Amino acid sequence: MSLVPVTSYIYTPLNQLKGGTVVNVYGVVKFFKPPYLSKGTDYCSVVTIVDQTNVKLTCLLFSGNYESLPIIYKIGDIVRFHRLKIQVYKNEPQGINCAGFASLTFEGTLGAPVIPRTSSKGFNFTPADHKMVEALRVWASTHISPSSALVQLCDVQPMQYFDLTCQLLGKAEVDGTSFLLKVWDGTRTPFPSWRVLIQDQVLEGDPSQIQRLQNLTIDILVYDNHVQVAKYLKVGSFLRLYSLHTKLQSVNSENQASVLSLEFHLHGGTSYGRGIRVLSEGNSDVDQLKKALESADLTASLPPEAICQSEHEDNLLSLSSSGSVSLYEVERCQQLSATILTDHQYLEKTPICAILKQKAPQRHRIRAKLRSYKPRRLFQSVKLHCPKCHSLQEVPYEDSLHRILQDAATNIPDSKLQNTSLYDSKAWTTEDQGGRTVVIHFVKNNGILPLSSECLILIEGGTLEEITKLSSTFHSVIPVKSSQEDLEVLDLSMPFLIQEKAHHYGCKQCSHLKPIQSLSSLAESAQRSPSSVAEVLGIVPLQYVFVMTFTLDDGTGVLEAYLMDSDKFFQIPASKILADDNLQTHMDMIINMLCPPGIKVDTYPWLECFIKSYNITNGTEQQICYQIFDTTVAEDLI
DNA sequence: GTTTAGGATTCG
Repeated sequence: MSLVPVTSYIYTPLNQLKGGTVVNVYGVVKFFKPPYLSKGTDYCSVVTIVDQTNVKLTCLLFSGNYESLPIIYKIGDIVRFHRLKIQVYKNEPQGINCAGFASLTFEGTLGAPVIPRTSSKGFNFTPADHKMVEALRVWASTHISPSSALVQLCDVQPMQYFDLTCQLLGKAEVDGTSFLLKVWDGTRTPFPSWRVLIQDQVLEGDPSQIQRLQNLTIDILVYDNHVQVAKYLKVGSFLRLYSLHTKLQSVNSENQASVLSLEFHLHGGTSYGRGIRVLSEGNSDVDQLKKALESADLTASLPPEAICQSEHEDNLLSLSSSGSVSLYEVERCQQLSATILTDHQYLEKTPICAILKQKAPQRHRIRAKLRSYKPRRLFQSVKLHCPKCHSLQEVPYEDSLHRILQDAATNIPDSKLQNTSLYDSKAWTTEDQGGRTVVIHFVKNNGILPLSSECLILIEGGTLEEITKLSSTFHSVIPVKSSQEDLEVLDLSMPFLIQEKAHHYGCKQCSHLKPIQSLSSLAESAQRSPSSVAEVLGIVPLQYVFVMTFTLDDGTGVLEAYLMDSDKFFQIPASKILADDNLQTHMDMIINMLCPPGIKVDTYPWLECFIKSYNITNGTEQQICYQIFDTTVAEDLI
């Protein structure tokens, strides 16, 4: 007598689905919402699967019976759906369960035992099914991003969404819209958990156990639709909480010191699969959890000690001595920063909330997100800075340059100042512009005129257009006017030197102008260097800088820090950007990367910054300000 | 017998 399969099931690849059919499919879970009570009469679970055809299918599964929905624990699990109806929604195939729907779920890990999870009684499972599961595991291992490794409490950081596998130690009703869960996973958070205030008598669970494990226990508040689920959870059960949200808070304790604590929220709704699921025994993640609970470092249950940043900056590090991983160690291994420090890498990071409580001057290393920046327009952020008197001024508009040159053109060029040992001169008189005279003086090297591309010229009576044009032919242009004894540079509201498109300005306050003949003391090579020209002419050159205010947020607090940078931070010279469209585009790309428009702050990249604090006095008010320095945009981002 | 939801973080 031989056994013959009762039915032979045909499985339709996900790229061959047709609306209006009922099919059997296999797939790897790419997304899922654990079963939750819908607004109708049933439980609902949304499951998106993908197979070797790389085609996705989102399935809507409803059932009045919670157990009959697929028992999916995590992304990467493999499912088999029987009798799934295919319909078309928004021009895409969509799966929905129909009469007779049944499912099997398997772990997606390569090499794990192939044991189906299901509530179906007499399900059919053949060697062909076994092969199917293994084939999908192999395919998924190279085509699906590996199901995020188990995040333990010692790994969590502020401002994070993650799935937590844990054991329930206690629960308590807080109010109508929120419910408290006390859980542990055997590891210790890098910051102490917040403690949610409840009335003692409403806490369900073993008080002595909760007391004994208090430093390994976290408080989670679940809201709205999750309250009902939480109410019926059994203390001692193993849970997975999906899309749990962390927030680091600074709270003032009785002695006014700032205390950091980590909050855990399971917000209302089911977005991103937010929800709670009880894990069954025999699940490999439960086995792993049990091991962690057994080997938990109970000696880490030291007397409750809050971490006081304002008093002991080093206290954060004391956590690592307890055997759990410090926040810093965790972060170091996590995503790279969009900026890097050019020095001081040895310095430990300080949370912003702690920095805000400290006196100035200080230096700190922070890791934060660029919530916003000012000014929003690039050209508004470029300023001229005097390294001597530290004054900042606006870059003059072209209009004002026109006006200065127009004024200067009314000055009659003195023919006595033409053709000297320093330069050869050539004069023109315009016919149609009221007899304006333009004189160009070609500066010689050792009595010889250099090639035009290497030649410094002086110009009298030129317009901005003419100067701009000449600057593309000649190496450098100095606008001048005739004076009593010698030629002299114009008002320092005008660039003292123009090289191609670069305008070099001098500080009006710090410069003590010298006659143009002083250029004769310049060596040939120094003749074309702006700093050398400035020096012999008694000019203190101004530096182009980006001046911006960054609003930095690390989840513990928000800090406004100035950036004043010539070329180090963005690795773009502020001196060239106003005249270079490509650099402007590049700059926009960098700033949009650091502070991406249209997405949530949580998804912004991290910025590792070095900041210094300093005091400023405004009348009688003293204020602490912060400035970014020794920080640069990471090489691979530029 | 029909509806639920139709992935796309809260704002406590």
